[in-house]
Amino acid sequence: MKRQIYDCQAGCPVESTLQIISGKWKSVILYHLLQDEVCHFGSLQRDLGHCSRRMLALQLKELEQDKIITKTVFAANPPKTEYRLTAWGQTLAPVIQAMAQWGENYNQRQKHMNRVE
Amino acid sequence: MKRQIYDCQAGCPVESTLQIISGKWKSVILYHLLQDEVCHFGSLQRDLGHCSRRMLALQLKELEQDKIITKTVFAANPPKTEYRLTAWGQTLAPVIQAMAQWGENYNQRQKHMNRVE
DNA sequence: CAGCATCCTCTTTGATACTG
DNA sequence: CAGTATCAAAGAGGATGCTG
Repeated sequence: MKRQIYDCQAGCPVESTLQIISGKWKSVILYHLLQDEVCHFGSLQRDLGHCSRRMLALQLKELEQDKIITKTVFAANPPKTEYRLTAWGQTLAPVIQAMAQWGENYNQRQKHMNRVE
Repeated sequence: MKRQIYDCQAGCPVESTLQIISGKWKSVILYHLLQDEVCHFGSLQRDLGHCSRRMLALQLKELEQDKIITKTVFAANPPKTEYRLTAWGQTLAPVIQAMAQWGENYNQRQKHMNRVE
């Protein structure tokens, strides 16, 4: 796997953060994990809509490798998997929440602009 | 150009934000613009280090199209270009600052872990 | 259900050369 | 200096089939 995208040696803190959360779906996954605490593979896939099974699995694996989330497998039939944030992963809450808040503003603004045009 | 990456119709606020700032270098560019207020093409390129001229130009253009930054050209010789945040772009400050803060924590943590190992 | 492996396609990105 | 144009290489991501 690749994974080293940014030159974090340079010390730019934003690049360091991006190194962890810049995957296409990672922030969205974290957003749902902050809201629900526990998520299953299937529920995440429903929530994300446009994210394929393959992509979702990849993003989850990277988050797990980076110790942002944990995965617990229940080997039943059908099997079930639980994902949740680690304590360390929870420190990302301010970042994700800031993103969510800005996005809400943005959505409002867009709605308003459509009315005006 | 492509540009529509996420299904923002679904209403997920995090996806809306990503739609604007998820370009590989956008957050980093915004970070420097928040610190310096005015940046030139060359200074940004120095700050970003690993970002090619081509990439930098692309990212700046997209940010400009999304009305996050403005570009002012001084047709001197040598020419000079100034980039700065729009008022709307400045509303991204909390997001970028949260990212910067988390990244600083992360860098500290990494330094500490290296000592321990 | 929750994934991994494979194949295949479309993008993204870096290198390079050129311009006002 | 601040870009743009072009080309080739690398990577991202979808579709599908297989597994426990």
